[in-house]
Amino acid sequence: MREGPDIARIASLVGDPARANMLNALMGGTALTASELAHEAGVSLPTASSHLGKLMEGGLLTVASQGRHRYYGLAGPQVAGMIEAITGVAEAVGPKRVRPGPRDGAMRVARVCYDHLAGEQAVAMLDRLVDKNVLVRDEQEIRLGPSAASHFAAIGIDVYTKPRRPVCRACLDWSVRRSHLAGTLGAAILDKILAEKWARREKDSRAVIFSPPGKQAFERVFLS
Amino acid sequence: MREGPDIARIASLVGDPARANMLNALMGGTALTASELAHEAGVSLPTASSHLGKLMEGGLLTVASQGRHRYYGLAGPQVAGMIEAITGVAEAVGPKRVRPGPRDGAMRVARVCYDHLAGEQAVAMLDRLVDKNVLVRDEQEIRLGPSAASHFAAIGIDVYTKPRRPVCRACLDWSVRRSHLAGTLGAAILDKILAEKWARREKDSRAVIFSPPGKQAFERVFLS
DNA sequence: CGCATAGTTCGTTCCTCATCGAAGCATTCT
DNA sequence: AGAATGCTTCGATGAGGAACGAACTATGCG
Repeated sequence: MREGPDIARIASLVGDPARANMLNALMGGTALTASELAHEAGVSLPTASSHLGKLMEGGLLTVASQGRHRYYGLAGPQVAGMIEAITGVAEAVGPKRVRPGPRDGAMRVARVCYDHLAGEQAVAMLDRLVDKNVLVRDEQEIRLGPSAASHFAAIGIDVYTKPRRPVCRACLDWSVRRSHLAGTLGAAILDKILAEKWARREKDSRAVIFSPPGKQAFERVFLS
Repeated sequence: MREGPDIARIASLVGDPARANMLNALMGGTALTASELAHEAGVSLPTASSHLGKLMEGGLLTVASQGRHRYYGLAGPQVAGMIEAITGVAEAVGPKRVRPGPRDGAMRVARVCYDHLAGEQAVAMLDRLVDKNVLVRDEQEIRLGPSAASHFAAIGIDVYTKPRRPVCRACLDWSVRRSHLAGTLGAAILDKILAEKWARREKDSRAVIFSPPGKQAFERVFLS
């Protein structure tokens, strides 16, 4: 009967399948319109609107009106982290290993996790960066190694303009069950991958598809 | 309409107030009986039993039968981490700053967070350990400093018998909004505090109450 | 100005699920 | 053995809330 913060309220917001699908879709990091989210969740527009209202009221979402469109996005990294934590538990307890369909396959290889890269490619990249001593891993944590600044500067990423978020953070990959790189550095790397057109976002999915030359370039820079 | 792991299923388990209260109570780290959890959640025994069945089926709880008692506990650190993540969001979005009652006050000072110490005391302790360079903090992450082994050996804690869990982890404190020390080291320190009888667990609460001499001893060892 | 598109609000229907009392097992105490 | 305690199962009740169609508001296009 004790009362801390109202955890049930937040959890029940995520606990509805339609809302969970919406939040999952927004884990892609890009804001989406109400119609897109309705389609994503498989419900009618009015229903979606109602759900979005509740998520807004619960503080999990932000909205930006542009003309007649309303773009909904996750309220912040803390919310994204919560979703990831829940996803991790769901993955761990639910051995629902049923169908690793084609789209699922692409998701396993590389996908967007809020603002950084996840999947096998991302895990391999982190492993390699640790091997090369560019990053240093202490158990579950990651920090910059001595050569980090020069290494990332060479590919146009500045690791020393530090905003409020940590530069590197470990994020547990739900498909590989090992850590990949999150934080501002992880976000910067994903930005570069997309900016260089090494890979493109799969439409309506978190999957990230590398082009053959893009994959080569990525491997040369991060996996060599 | 995409399908990853069934996040809604897990979230909806936490999304019921009665179940949320039970999980919250179990964040104290000690296993509780069905009756205790029923009282904790403010529901009848049959209702509690039903909830416990669902939490078990969802894989969030483990149970140990001892005679006619059944002790329920959290299924593991991953589940505890998820609860903390949800609590963090709930705390952040819910400015329900209403009544910091007496018990709440004690909770802010020191409480148990699954298996380690949280609250103002815990945050102060981590700060001091970082100041003394016993631990090193990189942004949100924590690792052992050079003097860590000898420092903790002197007070009877071995940091080098490493189990599967990380030795030190940062855990965001929902009351202070800054990190405290989790991981096996955090757990070992809480064990010592209770073993030395510097503090006792408040009955039916996560609060940890230091005795006056215990507080002195704690401050001498960890805050000096 | 109309017409089309994007979203929200309203009212209704329907179903899930939380709840409790009573009864049923299991274990321990005397 | 009988009684008491701890917990689960069963059945009935009731409320919250998810869903959609229809109507309403707002923005953009011709």
